[in-house]
Parts: sequence; C-alpha cells; structure tokens
Amino acid sequence: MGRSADLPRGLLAEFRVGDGAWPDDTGCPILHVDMDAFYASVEIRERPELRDVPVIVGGVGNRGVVSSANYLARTYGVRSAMPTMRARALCPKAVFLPPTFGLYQEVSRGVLAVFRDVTPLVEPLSLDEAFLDVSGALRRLGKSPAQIGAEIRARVFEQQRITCSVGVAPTKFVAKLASGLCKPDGMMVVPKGRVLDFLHPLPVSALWGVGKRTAEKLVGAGLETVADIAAAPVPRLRRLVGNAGAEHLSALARGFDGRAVVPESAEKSVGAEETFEVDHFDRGILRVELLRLSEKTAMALRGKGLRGRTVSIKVRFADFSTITRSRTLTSATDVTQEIYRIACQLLDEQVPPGAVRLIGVRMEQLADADSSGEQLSFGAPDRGWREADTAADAARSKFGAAAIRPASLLNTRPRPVGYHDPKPE
DNA sequence: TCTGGGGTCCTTAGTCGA
DNA sequence: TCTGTCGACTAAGGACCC
Repeated sequence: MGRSADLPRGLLAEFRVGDGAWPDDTGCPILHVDMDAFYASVEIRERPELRDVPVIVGGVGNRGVVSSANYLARTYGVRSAMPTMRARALCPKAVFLPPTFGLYQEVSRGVLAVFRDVTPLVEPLSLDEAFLDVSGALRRLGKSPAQIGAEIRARVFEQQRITCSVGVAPTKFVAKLASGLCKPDGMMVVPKGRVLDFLHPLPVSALWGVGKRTAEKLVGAGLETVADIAAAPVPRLRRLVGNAGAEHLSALARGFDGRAVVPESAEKSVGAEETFEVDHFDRGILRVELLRLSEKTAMALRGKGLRGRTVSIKVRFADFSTITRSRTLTSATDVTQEIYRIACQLLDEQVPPGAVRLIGVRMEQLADADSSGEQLSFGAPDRGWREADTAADAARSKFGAAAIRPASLLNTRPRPVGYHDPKPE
C-alpha cells in the first residue's frame, strides 16, 4: 500500500539490513512497521491455495477500486486505488475478493499487541501500520532499535503468519520512507548521520504531503528532488505551496521532523459515504440513502461516545465534480433523525439537480457525549429520538445489525459499490 | 484508466462583534 | 456616528494519506 511503491529502490539498497549485518542505529529510536499487502496477505493466510495466485482485494462492482494486491498481482501492473475494471484488464486470471474488514481488524489487534509488548509508545496510522518510539525500551530489553525491529518482524510472522517491513530512523518521516523502500518483508536502517544522503536523491513526491498536484507544481518550477527543496529559499516555496506547506516541506527536506509518536489522538470527524452502481437523479432515492448514511454515522458516534455539532453532506455528480455543504447546530448531537433532518435540508436547499454518483454524510466539531452540554429544553428536537436510538443500538448489539432499521430502509433501492448478491443455494 | 471510503489538514472567503 | 481592522468562527473546496 502507499506511494513508496513508486520510489526508486536501487539507489538506496545500501541502507537495507541484510543477514547478520547490523548497521549503526544509535540515535534511531523511531520504528515504522508496515504490513506487506495487508488485506491480500490476510486473505491468502486464510486460503493457502491462493498462495501462488495473483490476489486482488477491493470493490468488486463496476465502480470499485483495488484496496490491496499481492506482489504477484503487482507484477502485472496492478496497484492500490486502481479501478477494479482496469485491474481485471491487466490481470484477468487474478482472484478478486471483497474486503472482510472484521477479519483485518482482528489481525490488526494481534499485531498491535506485539508492538505494545515492546513499548507503550505505539501510534497506529491505520489497520496495517504504526509508529513505535523504542527509546524507553532500549535499556529494558538490552537491544538496539534494529534488533527490536527484527524481533517484531519475527514475532508478527510467528503469531499472525503474515510478513511486515520495518523502517528504523531518527524521525517518523524517514522511518516511514525506509519501511516503504524495503518492502516486502525487509528492514531498512537510516543512521542519524546519513539522513541527508538518504533523503536528497529522492523525488519530491517522496515528501509527506506532496501528492500528484503538488509534485506537478514543484517539478514545473524546476524542483525535482528532495535536495532541490532543501536548497530552495522558503519564500519561493511559499509562493508555490502556501505558508504551512512551505515550512513543512523545507523542514522535512533538511531532515527535521519534530513530530513525536503520539499513542492517542482525538477524532475530528466521523462519517459515511457511498458510491452508487448507477447514477441517480431521483431526490427520493437520495433521501433514502441520506437516512441510511445518517444512521450509520450516528451509530458510529454513539459507539465512540461522541457527538457532533456540524452536519456536512458531500455530493459527487456524474462528471466527478464534488460539492460539500454544511450547517452548524447550536448544540452537538448523535441522534439519527436530527442528523438526517439537517442533511435533507442541505440537499433540498443547496444541491442543484443532476446525476449523482456518490453521496455522503459527515459530522464535525466532535466532543465527548458526556461533556457536550445537552440542552434539556422541552421540545428540543432530540427528545425521544435519543431514547429510541439507544434502544435500537441495544437491540442491534444483541440481535445483529439488521435487527432494527427505519421503515424507509426496509426496501433498499440503490445498490452501493461493493454490494454482492448472496450466493444462490 | 476513470477513479472507494474513511479520514486529516490547509487555504480562502465571508460574516460578525469588539 | 462612521469607518477600519482584527480575531473568531463558519463554510467550501482542494489535496493528501492509507
């Protein structure tokens, strides 16, 4: 996964850790651990008969994209985020599987437990990767960072039967780059004194925060490598990428990255969105979908003990143009009907007619449900609905997700991407 | 090629009150 | 009273990440 798949590797082979060779890793307390082709690896672990077959996990509908592909599939040019249709054209004999997130979450929990056995300073970035700060663990374990990395790799494979790659470096940014450059099943150490040797030959797209658009802008201005960014005056970078971006890129390119490994971080937004198999003009269908997404979002909020104050909807039209519209409430809510009511207002009042391919609902300005200051005025829109939602959540946790649903969702009309018909008996 | 779903962060612009 | 400006807040959109 990740963009590092596109970076040049040969140039940096000297940083790769080989058998029995332990580089100088003093001053390198940060580890970045990244599972190799995570979803595909987990699927293959469950079905060993797929071991020597190209395996692609992702949305299997006409509009799906690839979430993960094993390395055999990648030899055909298949990449993550590629439309499934294109992946099918490149590699027709691949096995295409829909994602099973529950299973990946379970494996992820097991992997995180291995990390936390080494250090409490674990910052998960997603299901398949995390930063570790092992500076406190060095003395306790009597090992160097690279030795700890090797042990983590061995234990993850022993317990979960999947491989991972580890980057060991003085900073998060360099550790992350290193893990990406030694994939699959490798380890790379970037000694403190050689960070600039490592970074400077890389293309600008290697910098965190430089995607396709920004890379085009920078290359267009004659800045092609990380060394070019490091040498560029900050005011010049400001004109190209704005204030925050300029400071950020300049610092990274010169090897500075002061970000600490932070085990916990508060969520900023919670939402849900869905792409339809076919575009829809019909506002009735869009409203039904908004109800489904409002319910999903509200359930997620309640499950996390959060409420949100800003309701935001996102609409993507057939031509891929996308708009978002939002409204901020006087008090935070986690009530399905309240979120749905505002979402419908936004749809009716602010979204022009047209063929819609995706619709989404998101809640922002989150606060803990305990501290979000419920207003107990009579006639408040929440009253009664919250009790109903809470009772419905309890029923779902006992009898399953489909046990309680709004009546208008009983005959589901639009089929989102990734929907599969049940197999015939 | 024809582009998912879940997020975060930044920029820009408008409004409002001090 | 009028005008300017500054900060806080809101809204929208873009880019990016996995």
